Amino acid sequence: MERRLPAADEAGGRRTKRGKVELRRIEDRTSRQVRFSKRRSGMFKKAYELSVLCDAEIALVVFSPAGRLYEFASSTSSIDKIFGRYWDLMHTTIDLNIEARDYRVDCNIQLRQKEHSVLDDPVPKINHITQCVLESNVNELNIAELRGLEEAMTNALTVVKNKLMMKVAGVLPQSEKKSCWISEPDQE
Amino acid sequence: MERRLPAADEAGGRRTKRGKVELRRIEDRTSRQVRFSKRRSGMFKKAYELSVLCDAEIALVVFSPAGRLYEFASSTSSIDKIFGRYWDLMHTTIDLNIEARDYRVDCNIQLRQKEHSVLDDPVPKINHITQCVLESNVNELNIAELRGLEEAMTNALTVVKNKLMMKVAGVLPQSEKKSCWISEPDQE
DNA sequence: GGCTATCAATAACT
DNA sequence: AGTTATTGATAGCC
Repeated sequence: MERRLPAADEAGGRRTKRGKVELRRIEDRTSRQVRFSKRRSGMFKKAYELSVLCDAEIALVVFSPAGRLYEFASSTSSIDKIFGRYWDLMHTTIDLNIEARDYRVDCNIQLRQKEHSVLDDPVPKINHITQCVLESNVNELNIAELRGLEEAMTNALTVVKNKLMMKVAGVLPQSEKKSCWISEPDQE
Repeated sequence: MERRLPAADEAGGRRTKRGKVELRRIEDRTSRQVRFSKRRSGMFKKAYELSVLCDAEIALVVFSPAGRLYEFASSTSSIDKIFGRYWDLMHTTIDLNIEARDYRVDCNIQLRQKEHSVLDDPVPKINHITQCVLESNVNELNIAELRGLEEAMTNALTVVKNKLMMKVAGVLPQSEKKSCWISEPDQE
Protein backbone atom coordinates (compact mmCIF):
# COMPACT_ATOMS: atom_id res chain seq x y z
CA MET A 1 0.00 0.00 0.00
CA GLU A 2 2.96 2.34 0.17
CA ARG A 3 3.34 5.15 -2.29
CA ARG A 4 5.46 4.75 -5.33
CA LEU A 5 6.96 7.50 -7.34
CA PRO A 6 5.33 7.98 -10.70
CA ALA A 7 6.54 5.43 -13.18
CA ALA A 8 9.30 6.80 -15.35
CA ASP A 9 7.64 5.75 -18.57
CA GLU A 10 4.68 7.92 -17.79
CA ALA A 11 6.58 10.86 -19.18
CA GLY A 12 5.88 9.42 -22.58
CA GLY A 13 2.29 10.47 -22.09
CA ARG A 14 0.92 7.30 -23.51
CA ARG A 15 -1.22 6.34 -20.57
CA THR A 16 -4.38 8.24 -20.00
CA LYS A 17 -3.99 10.59 -17.14
CA ARG A 18 -5.55 9.27 -13.99
CA GLY A 19 -7.51 11.10 -11.45
CA LYS A 20 -9.02 14.42 -12.26
CA VAL A 21 -12.40 14.43 -13.90
CA GLU A 22 -14.50 17.10 -15.48
CA LEU A 23 -17.66 17.90 -13.67
CA ARG A 24 -20.17 16.89 -16.24
CA ARG A 25 -22.45 14.01 -16.95
CA ILE A 26 -20.57 10.85 -17.82
CA GLU A 27 -21.89 9.75 -21.15
CA ASP A 28 -20.69 6.18 -21.19
CA ARG A 29 -23.28 4.06 -19.45
CA THR A 30 -20.90 1.56 -17.98
CA SER A 31 -18.54 4.17 -16.64
CA ARG A 32 -21.45 6.09 -15.23
CA GLN A 33 -22.74 3.05 -13.39
CA VAL A 34 -19.36 2.19 -11.97
CA ARG A 35 -18.74 5.74 -10.87
CA PHE A 36 -22.18 5.96 -9.39
CA SER A 37 -21.64 2.87 -7.35
CA LYS A 38 -18.28 3.96 -6.03
CA ARG A 39 -19.17 7.56 -5.35
CA ARG A 40 -22.44 6.59 -3.79
CA SER A 41 -20.59 4.41 -1.31
CA GLY A 42 -18.21 7.24 -0.60
CA MET A 43 -20.97 9.72 -0.03
CA PHE A 44 -22.92 7.46 2.29
CA LYS A 45 -19.78 6.89 4.25
CA LYS A 46 -19.27 10.63 4.51
CA ALA A 47 -22.83 11.08 5.66
CA TYR A 48 -22.38 8.43 8.28
CA GLU A 49 -19.15 9.92 9.52
CA LEU A 50 -20.62 13.40 9.70
CA SER A 51 -23.60 12.16 11.65
CA VAL A 52 -21.43 10.34 14.15
CA LEU A 53 -18.59 12.79 14.52
CA CYS A 54 -20.71 15.89 14.72
CA ASP A 55 -23.93 14.51 16.10
CA ALA A 56 -25.87 15.80 13.12
CA GLU A 57 -29.20 14.59 11.88
CA ILE A 58 -28.91 13.61 8.27
CA ALA A 59 -31.34 12.28 5.72
CA LEU A 60 -30.03 11.31 2.33
CA VAL A 61 -32.14 10.02 -0.51
CA VAL A 62 -30.57 9.05 -3.81
CA PHE A 63 -32.20 7.79 -6.94
CA SER A 64 -29.89 6.27 -9.48
CA PRO A 65 -30.58 7.15 -13.10
CA ALA A 66 -32.08 3.68 -13.34
CA GLY A 67 -34.57 4.60 -10.67
CA ARG A 68 -33.19 2.56 -7.83
CA LEU A 69 -33.40 3.99 -4.37
CA TYR A 70 -30.60 4.36 -1.89
CA GLU A 71 -31.19 5.98 1.44
CA PHE A 72 -29.45 6.96 4.64
CA ALA A 73 -30.62 8.40 7.88
CA SER A 74 -28.53 9.16 10.90
CA SER A 75 -28.95 6.46 13.45
CA THR A 76 -31.20 8.24 15.88
CA SER A 77 -33.79 9.09 13.29
CA SER A 78 -35.48 7.98 10.15
CA ILE A 79 -35.83 9.60 6.79
CA ASP A 80 -39.45 10.31 7.51
CA LYS A 81 -38.68 11.92 10.80
CA ILE A 82 -35.92 14.12 9.47
CA PHE A 83 -37.90 15.10 6.45
CA GLY A 84 -40.81 15.82 8.73
CA ARG A 85 -38.64 18.17 10.69
CA TYR A 86 -37.58 19.79 7.44
CA TRP A 87 -41.17 19.99 6.32
CA ASP A 88 -42.30 21.60 9.52
CA LEU A 89 -39.51 24.09 9.36
CA MET A 90 -40.30 25.05 5.81
CA HIS A 91 -44.06 25.07 5.92
CA THR A 92 -45.02 26.07 9.38
CA THR A 93 -45.35 29.72 10.08
CA ILE A 94 -43.22 30.40 13.07
CA ASP A 95 -44.72 32.88 15.42
CA LEU A 96 -42.18 33.67 18.01
CA ASN A 97 -41.63 36.50 20.40
CA ILE A 98 -38.13 36.47 19.14
CA GLU A 99 -36.81 38.68 16.44
CA ALA A 100 -36.41 37.08 13.05
CA ARG A 101 -32.95 36.05 12.09
CA ASP A 102 -31.30 35.80 8.75
CA TYR A 103 -31.13 32.08 9.09
CA ARG A 104 -33.78 29.56 9.78
CA VAL A 105 -34.16 28.43 13.30
CA ASP A 106 -35.52 25.04 13.99
CA CYS A 107 -38.06 25.44 16.71
CA ASN A 108 -38.99 21.83 16.74
CA ILE A 109 -35.71 20.57 18.01
CA GLN A 110 -36.85 20.35 21.57
CA LEU A 111 -40.38 19.27 20.94
CA ARG A 112 -39.76 15.83 22.30
CA GLN A 113 -40.97 13.98 19.26
CA LYS A 114 -39.41 10.68 20.21
CA GLU A 115 -42.35 8.51 19.38
CA HIS A 116 -43.73 10.55 16.56
CA SER A 117 -43.69 9.99 12.85
CA VAL A 118 -43.42 12.41 10.00
CA LEU A 119 -47.05 13.33 10.05
CA ASP A 120 -47.57 13.74 13.71
CA ASP A 121 -48.52 17.33 13.58
CA PRO A 122 -51.09 17.07 10.86
CA VAL A 123 -52.14 20.66 10.66
CA PRO A 124 -49.61 22.11 8.25
CA LYS A 125 -49.58 18.99 6.17
CA ILE A 126 -53.31 18.71 6.02
CA ASN A 127 -53.45 22.32 5.04
CA HIS A 128 -51.04 21.70 2.25
CA ILE A 129 -52.83 18.63 1.08
CA THR A 130 -56.06 20.51 1.25
CA GLN A 131 -54.55 23.09 -0.98
CA CYS A 132 -53.44 20.46 -3.43
CA VAL A 133 -56.89 18.99 -3.42
CA LEU A 134 -58.45 22.38 -3.83
CA GLU A 135 -56.30 22.98 -6.82
CA SER A 136 -56.39 20.44 -9.52
CA ASN A 137 -54.76 17.18 -8.66
CA VAL A 138 -57.86 15.29 -7.83
CA ASN A 139 -58.66 15.56 -11.49
CA GLU A 140 -55.99 12.98 -12.04
CA LEU A 141 -57.59 10.40 -9.82
CA ASN A 142 -59.97 7.81 -11.09
CA ILE A 143 -63.28 7.04 -9.49
CA ALA A 144 -61.98 4.27 -7.28
CA GLU A 145 -59.19 6.45 -6.01
CA LEU A 146 -61.58 9.28 -5.38
CA ARG A 147 -63.88 7.00 -3.43
CA GLY A 148 -60.97 5.83 -1.33
CA LEU A 149 -59.90 9.36 -0.74
CA GLU A 150 -63.40 10.44 0.18
CA GLU A 151 -63.76 7.61 2.64
CA ALA A 152 -60.40 8.19 4.25
CA MET A 153 -61.01 11.88 4.59
CA THR A 154 -64.49 11.39 5.92
CA ASN A 155 -63.22 9.04 8.59
CA ALA A 156 -60.44 11.39 9.52
CA LEU A 157 -62.79 14.32 9.62
CA THR A 158 -65.13 12.45 11.90
CA VAL A 159 -62.31 11.82 14.31
CA VAL A 160 -61.27 15.44 14.21
CA LYS A 161 -64.80 16.59 14.89
CA ASN A 162 -65.11 14.22 17.80
CA LYS A 163 -61.85 15.35 19.28
CA LEU A 164 -62.89 18.94 18.86
CA MET A 165 -66.20 18.35 20.55
CA MET A 166 -64.54 16.59 23.42
CA LYS A 167 -62.01 19.32 23.85
CA VAL A 168 -64.62 22.01 23.73
CA ALA A 169 -66.68 20.07 26.20
CA GLY A 170 -63.69 19.81 28.48
CA VAL A 171 -63.55 16.05 28.34
CA LEU A 172 -60.06 16.12 26.93
CA PRO A 173 -57.43 18.37 28.41
CA GLN A 174 -56.34 21.46 26.50
CA SER A 175 -52.96 20.96 24.96
CA GLU A 176 -50.44 23.30 26.35
CA LYS A 177 -48.81 25.83 24.09
CA LYS A 178 -45.74 24.49 22.40
CA SER A 179 -42.61 25.98 23.74
CA CYS A 180 -39.77 26.95 21.53
CA TRP A 181 -36.15 26.48 22.24
CA ILE A 182 -33.47 28.43 20.57
CA SER A 183 -30.09 26.89 20.40
CA GLU A 184 -27.00 28.64 21.49
CA PRO A 185 -25.80 31.01 18.81
CA ASP A 186 -23.26 28.64 17.39
CA GLN A 187 -21.51 29.62 14.26
CA GLU A 188 -21.19 26.84 11.77
CA MET B 1 1.46 23.24 -3.26
CA GLU B 2 3.89 20.42 -3.95
CA ARG B 3 4.25 17.54 -1.58
CA ARG B 4 6.92 17.53 1.02
CA LEU B 5 8.36 14.55 2.73
CA PRO B 6 7.36 14.22 6.35
CA ALA B 7 9.39 16.50 8.54
CA ALA B 8 12.25 14.68 10.15
CA ASP B 9 11.39 15.91 13.60
CA GLU B 10 8.07 14.20 13.45
CA ALA B 11 9.69 11.02 14.62
CA GLY B 12 9.96 12.60 18.01
CA GLY B 13 6.22 12.23 18.33
CA ARG B 14 5.83 15.68 19.75
CA ARG B 15 3.46 17.00 17.16
CA THR B 16 -0.05 15.76 17.30
CA LYS B 17 -0.62 13.32 14.54
CA ARG B 18 -2.63 14.77 11.72
CA GLY B 19 -5.29 13.17 9.69
CA LYS B 20 -6.90 10.02 10.90
CA VAL B 21 -9.73 10.38 13.34
CA GLU B 22 -11.71 7.96 15.40
CA LEU B 23 -15.27 7.56 14.37
CA ARG B 24 -17.00 8.83 17.42
CA ARG B 25 -18.70 11.95 18.57
CA ILE B 26 -16.31 14.84 18.97
CA GLU B 27 -16.73 16.03 22.49
CA ASP B 28 -15.14 19.45 22.23
CA ARG B 29 -17.79 21.88 21.08
CA THR B 30 -15.52 24.12 19.10
CA SER B 31 -13.82 21.28 17.31
CA ARG B 32 -17.16 19.72 16.58
CA GLN B 33 -18.47 22.90 15.04
CA VAL B 34 -15.42 23.40 12.91
CA ARG B 35 -15.45 19.82 11.74
CA PHE B 36 -19.13 20.03 11.05
CA SER B 37 -18.68 23.05 8.89
CA LYS B 38 -15.83 21.60 6.91
CA ARG B 39 -17.24 18.13 6.46
CA ARG B 40 -20.63 19.49 5.62
CA SER B 41 -19.10 21.46 2.79
CA GLY B 42 -17.29 18.38 1.63
CA MET B 43 -20.38 16.26 1.66
CA PHE B 44 -22.49 18.77 -0.19
CA LYS B 45 -19.79 18.98 -2.80
CA LYS B 46 -19.82 15.20 -3.10
CA ALA B 47 -23.55 15.22 -3.46
CA TYR B 48 -23.37 17.83 -6.15
CA GLU B 49 -20.68 15.97 -8.04
CA LEU B 50 -22.55 12.70 -7.86
CA SER B 51 -25.71 14.32 -9.14
CA VAL B 52 -23.94 15.90 -12.06
CA LEU B 53 -21.56 13.11 -13.01
CA CYS B 54 -24.03 10.30 -12.70
CA ASP B 55 -27.29 12.06 -13.38
CA ALA B 56 -28.68 11.00 -10.03
CA GLU B 57 -31.52 12.56 -8.11
CA ILE B 58 -30.32 13.47 -4.65
CA ALA B 59 -31.97 15.05 -1.67
CA LEU B 60 -29.86 15.82 1.34
CA VAL B 61 -31.14 17.31 4.56
CA VAL B 62 -28.80 18.04 7.43
CA PHE B 63 -29.56 19.44 10.83
CA SER B 64 -26.61 20.61 12.80
CA PRO B 65 -26.60 19.79 16.48
CA ALA B 66 -27.60 23.40 17.01
CA GLY B 67 -30.70 22.81 14.93
CA ARG B 68 -29.72 24.72 11.84
CA LEU B 69 -30.84 23.38 8.52
CA TYR B 70 -28.69 22.72 5.51
CA GLU B 71 -30.15 21.22 2.40
CA PHE B 72 -29.25 20.10 -1.07
CA ALA B 73 -31.28 18.85 -3.99
CA SER B 74 -29.99 17.89 -7.37
CA SER B 75 -30.63 20.65 -9.82
CA THR B 76 -33.55 19.15 -11.69
CA SER B 77 -35.59 18.60 -8.57
CA SER B 78 -36.43 19.84 -5.15
CA ILE B 79 -36.25 18.23 -1.76
CA ASP B 80 -40.00 17.97 -1.69
CA LYS B 81 -40.14 16.31 -5.04
CA ILE B 82 -37.43 13.79 -4.31
CA PHE B 83 -38.81 13.02 -0.91
CA GLY B 84 -42.22 12.69 -2.51
CA ARG B 85 -40.81 10.12 -4.85
CA TYR B 86 -39.28 8.34 -1.89
CA TRP B 87 -42.53 8.53 -0.04
CA ASP B 88 -44.51 7.12 -2.92
CA LEU B 89 -42.06 4.31 -3.31
CA MET B 90 -42.21 3.40 0.33
CA HIS B 91 -45.87 3.85 1.02
CA THR B 92 -47.68 3.00 -2.14
CA THR B 93 -48.62 -0.57 -2.67
CA ILE B 94 -47.27 -1.50 -6.02
CA ASP B 95 -49.54 -3.78 -7.93
CA LEU B 96 -47.73 -4.80 -11.03
CA ASN B 97 -48.00 -7.63 -13.43
CA ILE B 98 -44.33 -8.02 -12.94
CA GLU B 99 -42.74 -10.40 -10.54
CA ALA B 100 -41.48 -8.95 -7.33
CA ARG B 101 -37.79 -8.37 -7.08
CA ASP B 102 -35.47 -8.36 -4.15
CA TYR B 103 -34.90 -4.69 -4.54
CA ARG B 104 -37.31 -1.84 -4.74
CA VAL B 105 -38.28 -0.66 -8.15
CA ASP B 106 -39.32 2.88 -8.63
CA CYS B 107 -42.41 2.82 -10.72
CA ASN B 108 -42.90 6.50 -10.61
CA ILE B 109 -39.88 7.43 -12.59
CA GLN B 110 -41.75 7.86 -15.82
CA LEU B 111 -44.90 9.34 -14.44
CA ARG B 112 -44.24 12.70 -15.99
CA GLN B 113 -44.42 14.62 -12.74
CA LYS B 114 -42.71 17.69 -14.07
CA GLU B 115 -45.09 20.22 -12.63
CA HIS B 116 -46.08 18.30 -9.55
CA SER B 117 -45.14 18.82 -5.96
CA VAL B 118 -44.57 16.36 -3.21
CA LEU B 119 -48.20 15.90 -2.45
CA ASP B 120 -49.56 15.59 -5.93
CA ASP B 121 -50.92 12.13 -5.56
CA PRO B 122 -52.80 12.65 -2.37
CA VAL B 123 -54.19 9.18 -1.92
CA PRO B 124 -51.39 7.42 -0.08
CA LYS B 125 -50.57 10.50 1.92
CA ILE B 126 -54.13 11.20 2.84
CA ASN B 127 -54.49 7.62 3.89
CA HIS B 128 -51.48 7.90 6.10
CA ILE B 129 -52.61 11.16 7.56
CA THR B 130 -55.99 9.69 8.12
CA GLN B 131 -54.36 6.92 10.02
CA CYS B 132 -52.44 9.37 12.13
CA VAL B 133 -55.60 11.23 12.86
CA LEU B 134 -57.40 8.03 13.64
CA GLU B 135 -54.73 7.15 16.09
CA SER B 136 -53.94 9.66 18.71
CA ASN B 137 -52.12 12.68 17.48
CA VAL B 138 -55.08 14.97 17.32
CA ASN B 139 -55.08 14.75 21.06
CA GLU B 140 -52.06 16.99 20.96
CA LEU B 141 -53.81 19.78 19.11
CA ASN B 142 -55.53 22.61 20.86
CA ILE B 143 -59.00 23.76 20.01
CA ALA B 144 -57.95 26.40 17.53
CA GLU B 145 -55.75 23.95 15.68
CA LEU B 146 -58.52 21.41 15.63
CA ARG B 147 -60.93 23.97 14.22
CA GLY B 148 -58.46 24.83 11.50
CA LEU B 149 -57.92 21.21 10.73
CA GLU B 150 -61.62 20.53 10.63
CA GLU B 151 -62.22 23.40 8.28
CA ALA B 152 -59.38 22.48 5.96
CA MET B 153 -60.45 18.89 5.78
CA THR B 154 -64.07 19.78 5.28
CA ASN B 155 -63.17 22.00 2.36
CA ALA B 156 -60.93 19.38 0.87
CA LEU B 157 -63.56 16.73 1.32
CA THR B 158 -66.12 18.87 -0.42
CA VAL B 159 -63.85 19.20 -3.40
CA VAL B 160 -63.24 15.50 -3.47
CA LYS B 161 -66.93 14.76 -3.33
CA ASN B 162 -67.62 17.18 -6.14
CA LYS B 163 -64.92 15.71 -8.29
CA LEU B 164 -66.22 12.25 -7.61
CA MET B 165 -69.74 13.22 -8.53
CA MET B 166 -68.59 14.82 -11.71
CA LYS B 167 -66.52 11.83 -12.66
CA VAL B 168 -69.33 9.44 -11.93
CA ALA B 169 -71.68 11.64 -13.92
CA GLY B 170 -69.28 11.60 -16.81
CA VAL B 171 -68.68 15.32 -16.72
CA LEU B 172 -64.98 14.81 -16.14
CA PRO B 173 -63.03 12.27 -18.10
CA GLN B 174 -61.88 9.09 -16.41
CA SER B 175 -58.23 9.21 -15.66
CA GLU B 176 -56.35 6.59 -17.53
CA LYS B 177 -54.55 3.87 -15.66
CA LYS B 178 -51.07 4.85 -14.72
CA SER B 179 -48.45 3.00 -16.65
CA CYS B 180 -45.38 1.68 -15.04
CA TRP B 181 -41.93 1.67 -16.43
CA ILE B 182 -39.21 -0.60 -15.27
CA SER B 183 -35.70 0.53 -15.76
CA GLU B 184 -33.12 -1.56 -17.46
CA PRO B 185 -31.64 -4.08 -15.08
CA ASP B 186 -28.56 -2.09 -14.35
CA GLN B 187 -26.24 -3.31 -11.69
CA GLU B 188 -25.09 -0.60 -9.36
C1' DG C 1 -10.80 31.84 6.39
C1' DG C 2 -6.23 30.20 4.69
C1' DC C 3 -2.15 26.81 4.82
C1' DT C 4 0.13 22.24 4.59
C1' DA C 5 0.85 17.41 5.99
C1' DT C 6 -1.51 13.64 5.96
C1' DC C 7 -5.23 10.58 5.15
C1' DA C 8 -9.12 9.10 2.19
C1' DA C 9 -11.54 8.64 -2.19
C1' DT C 10 -11.39 7.24 -6.51
C1' DA C 11 -10.15 7.00 -11.96
C1' DA C 12 -7.98 4.13 -14.79
C1' DC C 13 -6.41 -0.21 -15.32
C1' DT C 14 -6.71 -5.35 -14.56
C1' DA D 1 -14.17 -7.22 -8.17
C1' DG D 2 -9.06 -5.97 -6.93
C1' DT D 3 -4.87 -2.75 -7.46
C1' DT D 4 -2.40 1.53 -7.55
C1' DA D 5 -1.39 6.27 -9.03
C1' DT D 6 -3.40 10.38 -8.48
C1' DT D 7 -6.54 13.76 -6.97
C1' DG D 8 -9.32 15.34 -3.32
C1' DA D 9 -10.68 16.09 1.53
C1' DT D 10 -9.49 17.50 5.80
C1' DA D 11 -7.08 17.72 10.74
C1' DG D 12 -4.37 20.58 13.08
C1' DC D 13 -2.57 25.20 12.99
C1' DC D 14 -2.61 30.25 12.53
